[in-house]
Amino acid sequence: MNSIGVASERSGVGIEAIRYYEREGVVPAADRQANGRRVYDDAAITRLRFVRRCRGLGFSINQVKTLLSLSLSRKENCEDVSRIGHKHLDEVRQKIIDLQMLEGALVELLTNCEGGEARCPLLVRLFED
Amino acid sequence: MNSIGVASERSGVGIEAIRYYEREGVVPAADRQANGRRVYDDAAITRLRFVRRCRGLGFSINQVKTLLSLSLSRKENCEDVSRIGHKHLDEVRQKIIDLQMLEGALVELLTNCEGGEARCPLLVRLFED
DNA sequence: CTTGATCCTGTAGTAACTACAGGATGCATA
DNA sequence: TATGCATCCTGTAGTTACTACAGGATCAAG
Repeated sequence: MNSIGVASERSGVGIEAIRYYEREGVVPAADRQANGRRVYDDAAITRLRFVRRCRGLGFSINQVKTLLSLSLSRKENCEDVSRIGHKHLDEVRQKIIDLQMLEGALVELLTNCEGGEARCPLLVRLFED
Repeated sequence: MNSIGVASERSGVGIEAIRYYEREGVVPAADRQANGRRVYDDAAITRLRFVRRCRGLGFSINQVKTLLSLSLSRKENCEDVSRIGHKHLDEVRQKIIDLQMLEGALVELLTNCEGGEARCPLLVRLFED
């Protein structure tokens, strides 16, 4: 079992952010030792890492909550899971497309740049109509 | 030339966010008509769209500023552009990897779910050590 | 038994918007 | 030409998602 400091280090989520996620119900409240200190097992740390990754990919806290709840749903609300899951899948795929365009543009920029060319492709051109 | 309302609609950036980006120097101040109203050309709208996409991909306002400035740099600071560009390229590629993992997990979740299986793969397992 | 690191709660500050309020201006329509 | 409704302006206040203390308890090494 890990202290909040170790959980922070291993998940990449700041200590204060971990406590914030607990307050906001993004993750379940951590168990406490007799002295009142929080303890985290590997699953809890993985969950924190999941939250961090999702936030870094531009999902809101509410979306992360939804994603976390998706796999906890039971058979009964499978239709809901399907509908919500597909919506998020669409969004994930659009983000991948956007990132791949950005990747391509950055590669071109760096190739030109390192080839000694003064003219750089404008990144903003990326998202023309 | 477009009004701020049209620019908002075409870029997907809210009117108040557009004015906020101007105040913060994320985008250059828009030209004004004689009556004081802002006007936006296609390039300005594309730039706003670029900001929105990047923000949606989890980049901070400062990172977006940096990305916008990358292609405006001159030959002299090509080394800087290269260094900064590579750092961002790494981050873009990591985000793509994360999103592809999330995509795969969502597809699996939905396949099981729609196949009538009660057991759903845990999305949080995604980011185990 | 001290001392420095780590934890606790609680509050205040910051980043990036978002939502008014109050007033001017534009533009279609009677 | 009048009117009325949409859109714009500036400015301030509120929200989300943290981040940074303050002040105090607790742990663990020496």
